[in-house]
Parts: sequence; structure tokens; C-alpha cells
Amino acid sequence: MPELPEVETTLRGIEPFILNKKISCIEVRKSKLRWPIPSKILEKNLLKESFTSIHRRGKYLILKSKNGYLLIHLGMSGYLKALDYETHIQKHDHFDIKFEDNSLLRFNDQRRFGSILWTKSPESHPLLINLGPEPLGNNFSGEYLHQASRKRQVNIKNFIMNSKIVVGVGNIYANEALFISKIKPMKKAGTINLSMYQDLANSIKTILRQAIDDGGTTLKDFRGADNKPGYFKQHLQVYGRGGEKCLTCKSILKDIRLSNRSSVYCAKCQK
DNA sequence: AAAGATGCCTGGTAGC
DNA sequence: TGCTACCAGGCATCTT
Repeated sequence: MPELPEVETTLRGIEPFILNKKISCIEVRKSKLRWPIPSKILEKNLLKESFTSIHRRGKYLILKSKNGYLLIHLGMSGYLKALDYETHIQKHDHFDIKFEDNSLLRFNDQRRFGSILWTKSPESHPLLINLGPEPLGNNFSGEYLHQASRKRQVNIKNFIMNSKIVVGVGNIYANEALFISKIKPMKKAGTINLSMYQDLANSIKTILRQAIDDGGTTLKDFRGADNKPGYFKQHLQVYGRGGEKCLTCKSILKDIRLSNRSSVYCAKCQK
């Protein structure tokens, strides 16, 4: 499941290959993603135009063109490939944008939870307008989390996974960040003090930056046949390790479910 | 009204 | 071999 670091890696990977190239063809092989791909609108607005810049907001990629913006969300299993030439279609290759030089941007999504949308103004788009701050931005801090969590009954793990609070913290990094900052995932958000929130905010920033840095290694070969940026499972200390030993204290890691999401933690290290 | 809980979408995989 | 259960992110919808 692409998390924020994978989306950022994807952005950096495709950026050199898609900007300022005239779009010659849009091909939709499977329209039915989370929402239908608006094929007609894309053709009307993008053909003969080009992307002039690309940004990320949370896990959304925003590709700017003269007439508006293409919004791409990778969902759980989506990825983008920048291809030199038209290559044969692989399973779940649902969508192509072809450029005049015969290069391609291709979207593959096995589970089809991703989305390809069009908007004239991303800042007022319903999917983006209520998003919280970027975790790597200056508006995200321990002070912010502390202030936003007062009187909240929800557990801290769901709190930081709530995109209205902060974007881009998925299940993997929520588990990891709580372990690093020694906070139990089920602790109520409203009961956590400022100092703990400062630790937590720092942990989130550190782990996301680290994953983005690691993703950089996949970038040099981004253009090619199989360019799924790898998922950065290299430093995971708790996610997927339920029943195994805590790397700090050797006690057995617990694996519980919070709001139907697996949550792994160390009962001894996390308070 | 705002916060929290639940359901849904899909397809690969594990278990039997 | 075929089936059922499970899992994942995040939005929609329901309940409190």
C-alpha cells in the first residue's frame, strides 16, 4: 500500500519524464476505479496540452496543465510507470497518457481503490479541502497535535491516521511512530501531554523522511518496465512483527486490532 | 454539530 | 480443486 513516502518517490520518479511534453493520446482500458475515470473530460482538457508542474498533497498527486489539474490517488495497490516507448500491456494496466515523443505515463492498480480525477481548482476540491497539515511541513508539530487532541476520546493511533488531523500517516507508519515515541496505540488522544506529542511529531517526521530518502535509491531506474517503487520495509520495528520479539526489550510484541486495523506494539516499552 | 463507528470497494492469498 | 475468510486505505454513511 503506497504511503506518503511511496507517493513522494513516485512524484520524483515521473517528474522528469512527463513535464512540458505535448499529450497525444489518452487511453482508458478500465474506467472503473474508486470512481469512474472521466475520460471525455480528460480528452477535452488534456489533448494537445502538457503538464507544467506536479505536486503532492497528502497521498494525492496533482498534475497541473493549462486547463486544470489531473488528480491521481494510488489507493492501496496503484503505481505509475514512466515508459520510454509503448510497451505491451500488463495485467491491471488501466490507464495511459501518451506523449508526442511516444513516451507514456501508465497507471496500474490491481485492487482499483485508486482514482484518476479532474479538477479546475484543487484547493477547493471536496477530497482535498478538509485535509490536515502535511506531516513534513512547518504547520505540523507536537504543539499542533496537542492542541487538536484536547477532549478527544479516540485512540492515538486512529487520531494520527485521521487525514483531517494530519495527512499521509497510514497504518505502517502509525505503528512505527508510536513505537519509537513509546506510546501505546490504544491510549486516548486527549490524555497525552505536550512533551509526548512533541516526541510523536518528531518520530513521524523522522520516519517519513527516512523512508523518502530510502526511496531515492529506486529513482535512478524509475523509467523502465517494472518501476513500482519498492515499499520501504527495511527499518520496520513493529509492523508485521506481531508475536516476535521487541527489538528493544525482547518481550513478545502484541498484535491487536483497533478499528479493524492491525496494531502491533510492545506492552513493556510503550506506555 | 461534531465525533466516533461501521461498511464498502477489490482481488490475491491462506487455510481447509 | 474450489470455497470462504481475511486484509488493506480512505471515503460515505450512520449513530451518538
